[in-house]
Amino acid sequence: MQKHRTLDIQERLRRAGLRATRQRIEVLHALMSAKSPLSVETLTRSSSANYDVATAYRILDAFTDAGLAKKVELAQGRSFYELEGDHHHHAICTTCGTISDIHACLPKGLDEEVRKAARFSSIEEHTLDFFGTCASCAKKYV
Amino acid sequence: MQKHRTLDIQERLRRAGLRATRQRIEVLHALMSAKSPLSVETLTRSSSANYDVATAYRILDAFTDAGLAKKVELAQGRSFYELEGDHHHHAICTTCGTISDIHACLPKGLDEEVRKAARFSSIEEHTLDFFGTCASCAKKYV
DNA sequence: TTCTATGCAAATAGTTTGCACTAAA
DNA sequence: TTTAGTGCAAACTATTTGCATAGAA
Repeated sequence: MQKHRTLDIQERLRRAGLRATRQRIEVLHALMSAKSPLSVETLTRSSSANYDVATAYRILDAFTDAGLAKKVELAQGRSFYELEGDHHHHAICTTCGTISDIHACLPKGLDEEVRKAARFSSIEEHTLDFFGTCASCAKKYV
Repeated sequence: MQKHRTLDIQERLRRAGLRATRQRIEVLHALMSAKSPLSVETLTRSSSANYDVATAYRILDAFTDAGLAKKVELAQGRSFYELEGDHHHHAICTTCGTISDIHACLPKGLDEEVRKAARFSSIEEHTLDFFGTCASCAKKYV
């Protein structure tokens, strides 16, 4: 269960220039253990989590500024967060809401093509999300 | 200014199975005239618009159900809407928030590739958004 | 005339903020 | 000891809902 050692996490926080508080360690541990983006609700409602929602938002903001985490905009009116660093995309089941990480790639050069088309000075990143029905929902509702 | 005739809009509403009220005509006209997704705020604050926000939300919901419009999730805590029908993507300036429609395409077959990777039963759609700095913002902040 | 859509106000839900207190460094 | 982080409660903002009335068909 304890996939990531607390000492490593503390180290990671300090290297990011952040104080290693119990709450931050919990949040970072949760993000590191997650296989897909986590909502603030999921984060704070977890049995092991023991901190205020306001704290969660402040921590996630700090993580985002420090380049540790990243906000994912998928469902309206609810923010999800994931670790920063490993570029990937998402597949969202429109029935149950499950999000899966996808490691498919966009063709090189598309960013540049878009930059020209939009007359942008630069393109820093892109998001690519797929919406459909996951296997288990397809089984349930035939 | 009056790019789309009211009669045509009424007709379009009725064909979608919706009553043609003044408010719906206004909303549909605005969406048809827009070159990029509109926020509810933009829609209701427009000088010509004259209807309640609650009405705007109900209309946009009805339009979405009827397949006339589509909600776009780009910025957290604020919904944008655009006409349904013409598949495209967006380039968002992270400085000024301007959204441009982009008609670049994803390689065929990517949906299917992703469907397999995610073990989904089907992929109905995808969103692809690019974030960067638009030309005019790049000029301003050198 | 009938039934749906709208306006207004009140209710929600997610997120943010002020402030006194706790804890990391 | 100093300074930043946290909890709690109150404040906000976007969105939704209830209900009486207006208006489309």
